[in-house]
Amino acid sequence: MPELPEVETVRRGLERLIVGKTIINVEHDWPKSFPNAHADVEQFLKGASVVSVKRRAKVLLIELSSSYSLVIHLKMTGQLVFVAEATKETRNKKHEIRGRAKKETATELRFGAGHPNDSLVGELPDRSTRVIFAFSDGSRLYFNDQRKFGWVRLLPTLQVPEIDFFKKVGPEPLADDFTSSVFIERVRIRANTTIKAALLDQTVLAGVGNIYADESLWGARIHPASKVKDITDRQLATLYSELRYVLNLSIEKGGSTDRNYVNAEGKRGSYIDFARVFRRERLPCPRCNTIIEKSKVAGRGTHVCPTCQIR
DNA sequence: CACTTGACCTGTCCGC
DNA sequence: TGCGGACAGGTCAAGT
Repeated sequence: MPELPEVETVRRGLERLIVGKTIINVEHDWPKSFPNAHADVEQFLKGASVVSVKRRAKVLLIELSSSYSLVIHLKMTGQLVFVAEATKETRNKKHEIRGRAKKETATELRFGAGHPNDSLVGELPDRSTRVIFAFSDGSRLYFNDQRKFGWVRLLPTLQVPEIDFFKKVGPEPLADDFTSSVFIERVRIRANTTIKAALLDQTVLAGVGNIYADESLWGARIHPASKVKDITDRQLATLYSELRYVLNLSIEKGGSTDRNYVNAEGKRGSYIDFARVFRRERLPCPRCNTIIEKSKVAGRGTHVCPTCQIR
């Protein structure tokens, strides 16, 4: 789920909440979520403190004092939620649940019982919790991921730029030097595909996903299924402005919560309330009142105003 | 090579 | 109420 604005929102929250804290322990239930958790964890994670929290594309980089970094991708359903400390009430409730002869899930066995009525941001850990980082002051950072697509890796900070994804990922669309002409040049790398596929291609540019592809294309009145080679430079220049507009607006609104996304404090973002086409199928286009249609482009659910957005 | 499609997972919703 | 199928914000590997 999380695209650039959501990951940036989490980054800003974590920067405020965990920089300077010391990690004293880590628990993880699903090997794929934290594939290289072994000897390095003992030596370079436990006892290390958080130096900075950065973002590149949709990836979070938590730099540690040990010269290692935690590299985290939330993929579709990942969350990073900081909890200052377990309340007395929480501990009692957990004890109560554990005390009963309640059927426990595998996660509950590993992490201790979660609350049975967890809402979007309920008591943690819950059954989607994959990794727990414990800090020396009693606070914790939970990596939750319902679909298990996301991952956390511990790497030497100097090796981070060498991972395959970073070697081929495109430029940051909100960087000062990402001009309209750079955008046009990048998008035209994929001349023979659809504009939506080009925007979603992380090697073309970084951080755009399904929401902001649809929203920016609506803003620029370009049909997502249009071939890049059939789109004029003038149209692409408009798309550039619209893309930067929706990304900045969404960061201002704390991102989009369509299903699972929450920020570092477990709170929803509100961009979806400002969306013009995304998830608005069968509703009127805010520009021309035509009913918005949903179809499939580039293998993804795609929202279009059939009047404003001509192929 | 350029581009498209499935797979990775769990959960939810919708129609029968 | 149950059950099968489609679908969900991302990225790879495998296919055409």
